[in-house]
Amino acid sequence: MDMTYFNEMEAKIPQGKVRTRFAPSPTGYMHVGNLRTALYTYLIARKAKGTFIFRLEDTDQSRQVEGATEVIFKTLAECGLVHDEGPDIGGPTGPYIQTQRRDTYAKYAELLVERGHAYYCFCEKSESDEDSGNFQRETDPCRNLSAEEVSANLAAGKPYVIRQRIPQEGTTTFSDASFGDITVPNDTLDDQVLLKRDGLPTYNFANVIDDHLMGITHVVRGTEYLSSAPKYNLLYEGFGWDIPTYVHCSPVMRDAQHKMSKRHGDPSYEDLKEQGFLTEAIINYVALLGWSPKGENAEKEFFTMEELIEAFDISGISKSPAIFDKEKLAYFNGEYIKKLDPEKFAAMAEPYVRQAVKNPEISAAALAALVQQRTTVLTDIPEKLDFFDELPDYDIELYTHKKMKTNSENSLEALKEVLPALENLADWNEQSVHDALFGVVEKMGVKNGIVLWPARVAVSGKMSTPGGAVEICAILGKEESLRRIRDGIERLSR
RNA sequence: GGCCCGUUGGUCAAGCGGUUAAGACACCGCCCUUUCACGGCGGUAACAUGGGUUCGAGUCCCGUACGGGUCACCA
Repeated sequence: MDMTYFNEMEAKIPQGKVRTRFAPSPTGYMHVGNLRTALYTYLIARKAKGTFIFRLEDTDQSRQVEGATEVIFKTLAECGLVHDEGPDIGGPTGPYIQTQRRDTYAKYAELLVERGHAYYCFCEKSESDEDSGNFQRETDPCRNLSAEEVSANLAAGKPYVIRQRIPQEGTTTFSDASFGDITVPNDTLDDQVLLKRDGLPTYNFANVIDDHLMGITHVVRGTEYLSSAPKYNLLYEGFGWDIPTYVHCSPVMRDAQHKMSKRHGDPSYEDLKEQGFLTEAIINYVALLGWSPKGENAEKEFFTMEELIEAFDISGISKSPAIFDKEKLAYFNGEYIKKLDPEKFAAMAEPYVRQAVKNPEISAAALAALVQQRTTVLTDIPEKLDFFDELPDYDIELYTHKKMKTNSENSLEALKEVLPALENLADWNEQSVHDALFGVVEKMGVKNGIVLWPARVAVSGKMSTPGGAVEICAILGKEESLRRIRDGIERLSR
């Protein structure tokens, strides 16, 4: 066999650097598990000052999903998981789309046949799925075809697949960075198809070829591939190649027995964004879902991407599945929002603020300031502010508050004092309103709540609001505030 | 069913032969407070199970149970 092609391919493989790859198939969306895998893959590369590669695994022609690739790219970009090589930017080991590497796989499959670790199989493809699962290598007529028979079949143009020739006896051991050594009996492995009838490789084969030719040093993937890993080893050994480090990650679960899935409506990255979660919070939460930092970072909760790169270590990856907990994500989100620069938050919150408050007289920034410390997800914002545009039709029961020691009688009294105090204000701002209201408190010689609770209820018509009477009045403006207080007095007087 | 993997509070998890078994979310209580939040303090709550090994086991070994993965010309 002429080896020049293979020698040329081998010569292109970068040496001596950590190289990892994220290799999705364009069949779905970026669910949280995918995102986590991509993140870990990225972190391993960056931590080692290595290279992060994007490869598209599109060998299943029947399962392509329109637009899936774009969603994946967009998600990675937004999350800051920028790749150094990939279909969009090229690189030394391209192409990075598997359907564009078709010839390579076929050549390597033939090489493996030549080396005795694979064989042509001319068996008819079974129509029913049940049958295709029943392949028995002991009885497969093609496994031991003579070279002459193979050539004859090939010459006759008989369709074929190429299958891996797995030893019938003995065991195979492979090593995983988080699961350790795993040994399996060879007779439980099957002669998997390497090259399909359509000439395209199967996932398992394409992976091995590409990972090798792209110089991948750490293969990060889900545990659903754990049981095919021994076959990978046999493939690497068959070619005489170095075996990369495997890092298998347990799945992100929806509940104790189900993986997150689109089918069950579990959120993708984009869905989470839509639900009001911040990218940084999502990344931070996802990083900690199935991985925990060690050493000085052991109790650290909040990580920037840079800090993650610094702290990440394969040994901290958990072996057991982790259930996705949106409540905890919400906690992270809230913390990120609280720490946000107020201007940044105002910009981010504006669309949500404006969903509830259309009145252009009211400053969106002021409202944003009111809710920033009380927001966990952006989508909570509108319902917190809905009373600004219009006073809800509330029940005077709201004026009765046990802890504040208020009831409809003393509330009415208080409001009757509040009204003139505010009417007389020349300047209308937080400070002046504050002074006026506390002036009433002093004048009446009561506890703050006796005045401030009814005032807040009157101007908001709600049981609870972001901010108190002072903040709300300041934003509402004099005219509207007074109108609402008169309205309150009227309600209480009926 | 065969093979493989996993199992610490409701959830995420630390722990890698000797600990009062961390921490976080959630939950509960108290404090702060003009509401709700925020913040502070405190609390409830866990080593699946049975055998070994050992002076000593959440940590090591074996079995069992439960859960998951895989056994495709899908990835």
